[in-house]
Amino acid sequence: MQDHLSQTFAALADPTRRAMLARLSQGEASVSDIAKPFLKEMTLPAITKHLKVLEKAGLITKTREAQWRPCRLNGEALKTAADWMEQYRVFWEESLDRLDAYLKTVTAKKKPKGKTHGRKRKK
Amino acid sequence: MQDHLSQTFAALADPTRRAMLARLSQGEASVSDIAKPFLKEMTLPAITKHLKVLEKAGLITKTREAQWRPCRLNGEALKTAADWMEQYRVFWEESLDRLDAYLKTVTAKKKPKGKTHGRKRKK
DNA sequence: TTTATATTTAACTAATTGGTTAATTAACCG
DNA sequence: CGGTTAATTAACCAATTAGTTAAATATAAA
Repeated sequence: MQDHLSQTFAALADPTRRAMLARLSQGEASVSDIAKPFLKEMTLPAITKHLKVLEKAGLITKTREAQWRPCRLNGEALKTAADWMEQYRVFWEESLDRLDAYLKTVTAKKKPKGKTHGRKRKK
Repeated sequence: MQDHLSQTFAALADPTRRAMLARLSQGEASVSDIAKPFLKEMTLPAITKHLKVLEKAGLITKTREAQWRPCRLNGEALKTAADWMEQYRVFWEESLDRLDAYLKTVTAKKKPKGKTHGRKRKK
């Protein structure tokens, strides 16, 4: 995986991993704590791998406590992703203006669909 | 790809596709318009595929205009992802509190690292 | 030292992804 | 019609991903 942002989004593109983050948002948990809800669906090595993906993306940190590996959520990494999204906020908040504009073009053109209406020539 | 949110994050986990969204944030563009900056790095069919990924994730919509396929950004899909992130905002905004708490535990335990300190037994 | 618990690593596999080239479809233009 | 531009589809391939089972490592406890 090339850049950091791609790595973060890729890590988030899996429901198991998002559920793990949700669990960690309630507080620190060991690998087996985190694993418990998923052990009907997958084995422990699969869990380890998911956690590794989250760790490499910087979304969690793993420490050592005897034979346990307590994991914690790391908000910072999520912030980078959130910051990227922020630039598009206007595109989902403008919905009313956009709908308005759209309706205007529709009623204006009426779009008969089989006609030549010579738009957008070459450049 | 299972759920919608995973599909959206997966679509965002690629710098080419994010660049395409950036381009579309400046306004509608045809496939070849969008392709232009990438044609040194990849071929047109690759572009088509990337656009298909974005389209399936609902991030863009493609229409028909003569032999062109104008694409537009669809803010809605980004909103679902942004809404998901929103629940974690507290984890990157609390940084000061968290640092404070962390420093407190560090100074309290002093952590000599070779010692038995019998924490976290079974349950 | 043996045993038990927690977690990881290794080796393998099936499915998906991101790209390619070559051929095909769609729509316009002279 | 025949040619040109725009875009997609098909067939293929290499790399990555998400899972598996079996073996290994780390730490504590008896």
